[in-house]
Order: sequence, then C-alpha cells, then structure tokens
Amino acid sequence: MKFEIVSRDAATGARAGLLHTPHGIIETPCFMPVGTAATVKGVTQEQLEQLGAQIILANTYHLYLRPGQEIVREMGGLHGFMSWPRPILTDSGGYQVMSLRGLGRVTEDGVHFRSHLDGSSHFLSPERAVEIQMALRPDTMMTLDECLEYPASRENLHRAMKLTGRWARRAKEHFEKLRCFEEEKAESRMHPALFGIVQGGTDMSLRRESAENTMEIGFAGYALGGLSVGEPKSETYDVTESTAALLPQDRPRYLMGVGTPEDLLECVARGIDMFDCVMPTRNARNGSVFTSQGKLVVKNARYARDETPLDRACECSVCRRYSRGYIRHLFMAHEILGATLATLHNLHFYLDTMRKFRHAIISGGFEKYFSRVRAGR
RNA sequence: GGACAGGUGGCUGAGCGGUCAAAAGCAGCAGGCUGUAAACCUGCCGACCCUUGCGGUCUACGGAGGUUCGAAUCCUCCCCUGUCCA
Repeated sequence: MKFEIVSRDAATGARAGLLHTPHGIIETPCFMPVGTAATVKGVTQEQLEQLGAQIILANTYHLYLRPGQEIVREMGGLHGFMSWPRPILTDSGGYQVMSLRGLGRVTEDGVHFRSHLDGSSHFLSPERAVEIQMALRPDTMMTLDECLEYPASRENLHRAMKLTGRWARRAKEHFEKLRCFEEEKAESRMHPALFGIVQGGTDMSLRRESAENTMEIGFAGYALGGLSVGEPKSETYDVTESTAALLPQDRPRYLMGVGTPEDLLECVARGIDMFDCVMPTRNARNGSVFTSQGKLVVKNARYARDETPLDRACECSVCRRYSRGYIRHLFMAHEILGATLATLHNLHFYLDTMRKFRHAIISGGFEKYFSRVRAGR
C-alpha cells in the first residue's frame, strides 16, 4: 500500500498525503465514518458518497457474529455485500475486548467471549481476526490488540502492550501466509493492507517500546490505540505527538477512535493522517449536532420555533433545506428522519472539517488556521 | 329509577390509618456520549424559602362534613364517570 506525502506544514507536524488502496486513493488527513455492522447508521451509501466519505470503517467482531464472514465473502466481500465502491477499513475487535470486557476473558492465545447477542461462546485470536478480515475483504485491516480503559495500572498497561505486540507478530505472520496462499491460487491481485497498533496508555516509555516493536514487525500503516479512553486531553495530545514522532514518515498514522472536532485539529497538527470516531453519528442520533459555533443540542426546547438551519455557516444538504424547529420536532416525535438529518449534517461537518485542514496544509496556511481556531475557543 | 365498579400529581396507574409530596410507566426539562451491546444512558420533574439538608413552610389524592394523636387510606352526605338491569 503506497502512501505519498503531498505537503508538510512548516510549523506543525501536520501533513497531507495520498493513500493508495485497492478501491481508490484516499486524500489524507481523512476522517472515516464508523459503519460497525456494514452500515453507517442512519444514512445510505449514496448519501455517504455525496458527503464525500472516502473510506468507512466496519467491525470484525460484529460482522463475524452477524451475518458471519462467510456470507459476506460469498456476497462479494464487504464492498459487494453493502454496495460500497470506495475503501473500507475493518477494525479487529480489539476495542470490543474493552467495551464488552464483562463478556470476555483475555488469554495469551486470544479472547474468549460470550456473544452480546445470544450469549454463545466464541474465540477470537490474532490469527482468527486476520482470517475473518480476509473474508470480509477490506482495503485495510487491523491486528487484534488489547485496548485498556483509563485509568489502568502501569503493570496492566505493560502486560497489555506486550501481549498486543506478540499478537501483532502472530497476525503479521498469519497474514503473510494467507497472502502467499492467495497469490499461488491467483485469487486476487488486490490484497488488503495490514496495520499494526501501538498501545501503552499514557506511559511514554511503554508507547516507545510498543512503537519500536510494532515497527520492527513492519506494517503498511501504524495506528495509535488506547487513547481517548478517559484520560485528560493534554495526555491524549502529548502521547499522540510523542508517539507519532517515533513512527516512520512514509507510512500512514491512524489515531483510533478519536475524536471531537477539536481533537482532530490538535492531532492533525501532531502528524496524524487518519481518524475514526462514532461521535458524529452517535451524537446525531441522540439529538446533538456539531456546528461552527460549537455543539448544539437540537432537541432542546429553545429550538422549537427556530427557523434557522442547524449551522448558518454550513452548506450541507440538511442546512440548505431544514430548520432546527423541524428537526427538533422529528426528535421529539421519535421520527427516524431526525436521526438521519442530524447524521448527514454531522458527517458533513466532520468530512468538511478534514477537507479544510488538508487544504490549509497544502496551501501553507495550516498554522495560521490552527492558531485561529484555537484562539477562537 | 336500581345494582355494581370507580374518581390519586400533565396522562395512564399503584397505594388503601402514620415511614406519602404519594410507586411505576409515559409525557416534559436538562446533561452525557471519542477503534458503536447506544434512535442509548443518566439526572430532574407540586410551589415557595433557606444555613442546599435524606432541611423548612404551604398546598395536594372529586366536594363538604366527621372519626382519630394522625386520613389519599375509615364513616356520612353530595357531585361526577363507567358497566349492567329496568
């Protein structure tokens, strides 16, 4: 997977690049909407294309449980299955180790867990995660990692980081084996790329060790995991900056699960190329939208008679046509369209924000942009 | 006209002598959401006051009386609603 850097900001770590994938070229920095169950909740694939989403996420754990990776494989992989022509990144299920921790048990081999759907027992290993993802056929897949909640003891962080490292090596080896097998059978010329994940919490010595180990194994791209799990913002930014600086210049850097619009700006400035987060979609469904003036809880009573759009400065299809008063009504009436309109707006806001960052990096105005936006807060 | 059943906070609806400003749900108000067990979750939800405390005062379980130290809860009368019988 080729990654070219098109432009670097002179004053910050920000960079603009092009990531070549089997399903097209992604302009970075980029935001990837989250579509866990092979759907970005509330919007259609056509709408995602119109919004300019270049790449979306899907989830190994969730798709393994339902409908099962074999069904997805038979139906043309994720791209055929969900009729999405652009790139897809699949997460490995590492996040579910944390979010569903009550249902799982981590061992050296992998994760034993009970399905949150029906309680049935399952086992996910680094090799298994690779196999499932190979069947899902994304453009980019992730190694299985262990993601810990904040706060975690240094001892536990160390253990999880070392385990993630051993899992990364196993995943890489299995991935290479499967790839060779595919090549022998001439099944595919367009292989997914595998990204490794750096763990270590907010402890920089652990982060450094994890980064060095992950780089030694060698991946097409490097992700920072285990951030924005409850730690103070300053720590998130410091760890991101210091860890990004350790990673190869010529590989994409992916900050997993982050974040707010503010987080995106701060972390683009620290050299991150890729982001994903459920915030724009989940918050939208819960009646809260992002605007150029900050967060707006559109379901609040104060907007009942508000004829203005969600964001006056926004040019999205929702803001061009619908009022806050109408959208609030849809939420109060539990009409599904409310969630869709808010999601369309939020995704536009996120995607447009990233496009602006990229444009600023390329045109040489990123630092000015960065300072202005920071000063505006 | 008669026989039952019933009238409780915006709604539905528990409570059936004190621990009741009154369960629960809904509605309403607000907050939270960061690699999605999330169209979810949490808090508030009679009024007023303050030293904001498992604080005080007032008003409140159809109406008016009564019994009782004490009544949404028991008694009497009245009003209203529903079902059934004439």
